[in-house]
Amino acid sequence: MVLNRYGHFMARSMHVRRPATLASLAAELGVSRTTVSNAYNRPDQLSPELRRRVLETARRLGYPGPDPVARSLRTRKAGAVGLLLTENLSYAFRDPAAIGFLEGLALACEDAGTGLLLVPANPEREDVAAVHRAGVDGFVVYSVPDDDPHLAAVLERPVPTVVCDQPDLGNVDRVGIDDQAAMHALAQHLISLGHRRVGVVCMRLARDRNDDFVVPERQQAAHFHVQRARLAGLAQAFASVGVDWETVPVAERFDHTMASGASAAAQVLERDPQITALICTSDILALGAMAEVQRRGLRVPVDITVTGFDGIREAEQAGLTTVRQPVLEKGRAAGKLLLDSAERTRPRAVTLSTELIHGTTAAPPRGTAEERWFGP
Amino acid sequence: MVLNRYGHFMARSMHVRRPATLASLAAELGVSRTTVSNAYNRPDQLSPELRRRVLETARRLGYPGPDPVARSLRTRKAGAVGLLLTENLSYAFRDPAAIGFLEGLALACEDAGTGLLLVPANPEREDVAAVHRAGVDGFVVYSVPDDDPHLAAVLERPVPTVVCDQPDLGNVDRVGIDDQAAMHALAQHLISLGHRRVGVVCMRLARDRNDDFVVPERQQAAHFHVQRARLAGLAQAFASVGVDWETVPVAERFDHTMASGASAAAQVLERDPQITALICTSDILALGAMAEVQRRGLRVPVDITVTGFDGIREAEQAGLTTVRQPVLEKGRAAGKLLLDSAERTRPRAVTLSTELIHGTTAAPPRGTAEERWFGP
DNA sequence: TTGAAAGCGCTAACAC
DNA sequence: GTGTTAGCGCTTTCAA
Repeated sequence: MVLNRYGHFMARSMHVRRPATLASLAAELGVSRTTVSNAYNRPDQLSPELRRRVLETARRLGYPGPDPVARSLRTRKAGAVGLLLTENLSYAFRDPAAIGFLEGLALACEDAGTGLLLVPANPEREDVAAVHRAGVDGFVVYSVPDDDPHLAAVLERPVPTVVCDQPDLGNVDRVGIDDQAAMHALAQHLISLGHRRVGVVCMRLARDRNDDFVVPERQQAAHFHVQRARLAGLAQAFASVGVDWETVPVAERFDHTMASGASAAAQVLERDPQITALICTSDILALGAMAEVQRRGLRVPVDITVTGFDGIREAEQAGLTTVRQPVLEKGRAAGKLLLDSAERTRPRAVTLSTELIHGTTAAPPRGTAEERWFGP
Repeated sequence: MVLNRYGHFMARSMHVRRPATLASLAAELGVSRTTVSNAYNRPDQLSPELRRRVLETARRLGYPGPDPVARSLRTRKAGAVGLLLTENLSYAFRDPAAIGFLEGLALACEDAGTGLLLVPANPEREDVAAVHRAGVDGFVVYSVPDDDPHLAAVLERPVPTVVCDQPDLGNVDRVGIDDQAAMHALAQHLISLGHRRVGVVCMRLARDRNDDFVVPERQQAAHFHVQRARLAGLAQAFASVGVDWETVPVAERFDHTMASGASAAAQVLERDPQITALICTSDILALGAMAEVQRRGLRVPVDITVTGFDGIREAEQAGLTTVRQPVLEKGRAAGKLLLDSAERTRPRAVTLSTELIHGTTAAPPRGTAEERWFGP
């Protein structure tokens, strides 16, 4: 053990602890700090011979090159963008849609040679320190509730920000899809198949846990823009064919898992066993709902129609009727937007298109007029 | 448009551009910088009343709180760990095993309130600048070849490092599994089933692309520790029952995809149609191999045995006989190791255990003695 | 081609 | 409870 210059113990056997700095190296070489700096950052600014000497002495002294943090302070560039997620950081690696988004964002960062910092913004705690601590040149905010304190903290930071799946927040760029229109189209499809009596399973609408039915006020006041918009699309479509939306059972689940989808489906089916379609606001929930429906001996789509939203691979494999949204493109667009936020003067918005996927889980309800005329 | 103090144009309509600093705020208030700093970092060090005044003035001046980079420089803490991957950053989000690792690592970071910086270390370029630029308190290195220049650059940085799936690198912590023993156990299983004539499909062994058979020297010189160890486990097991390993076809693929697994399987089967088992060094490759085998009209496991490695969910669903390794635990262990690398003085190594999964894709070869006695 | 000077914005001793 | 002093390690005009 030896003492470093701060008087702390340091272990010889571990990594050398930054013994040298650019200044000490300059002193050792008898040149100015500028010269050493140039040796690393502007090779053309000094003779090859001198540069060689600098680099060699650096190696000898164990100088690891300019300190990135000091450099960042000086240049006012961190070389990284921060990603703020609504969920626990680790959740992002469990949700296929989030993974796709991350992949796209990572692609954009990679192209720009920029790092991607996952900010540990635990939504349980109100502690936004992590946002304040993040040394980044900008933020991407992925699907957080509009009243999230972390989001507020990000918006206070003097760096460009791109929000994803958010309503217009004023001064920031955003990228997303038209959730309301997409869900409206899906609803129209079901309506044209003959469905009028339906049930809905949705993701969490706010930061508080409500694993239960949703009253209309809660639907409209939902803090998750995406969920609010999708429900609005449904409500609008069904209301336009005379369905009283207030009577439609909408079950909310806080956790975004197949198990949640299953339990919500059960809850809806118990409230109204007569429904002919179960509309879920995500594929994960829909896959869980399908499992539950089948567990009850109902056949999909003969006895009941089940639909999802997102278009994840698992849904495709299951033949789910759903809306596909370009999650990877969303991530990439967010990254691109952020990374060339150079000269713009006013916020931009990118809206990506979606596609209605006609799977095998939607069919006309049993006992439609058609069936009654022509037989089941 | 207005001019900021650097004389650059800035857009009024976009985010405010750091007009205030801690110092300017202090000046405005007529207090010292320490006091302002304390208002943010040590609330107990000043009167509530003064603190309130400070914070309020901050809001009024649009001061976003202490600059994270400057703080990092001063405190010598970045509040983030860097992750170095062998692949394109985005690849990490496509490989289930890598995703599991990331999830575990993210969990550990979250627990510690630390950020996770994905370093854009494109393996194509030799450019290690991204490693130099990363403002982090430590690195986790996930499965890179032992001659990767990025790895070398990381090891030169004066911060603690944890390597994953690497041989002993000297002064750094590491976490991994016993790939050789695990593969040896799988091989023993196949041997006990009666397999003697086998083919192998493996992932890339070095940084150069070799989508072809592997000569023994290349196997032993493989720069990817994991692949080298797995092949060694196989070679050892089969050699011990008299199989001449040099005659065993081993097909290597650079890209880690199902398509690669399929094409490698085809290559092996063409070289030696008599093999009774196709051993793959990853589940992804094995799933591709199964597809190819079935495409050729061979039944698994009746006509041919196929095995994988990793134990990803998709493999489980396919009933693959494989080795399950705790990828999430690996990530978490790496994070933990790094984050409490406080007082240790010599490198630690964590070896996690694996489990042989007896799926439905391995069976005795057709025409074993047993079958000849009792009928197929 | 090289060097001197001037900070980047902040925190931590220590003194008052 | 508050202020003074002294850097953290670097880059960047500008001048020699």
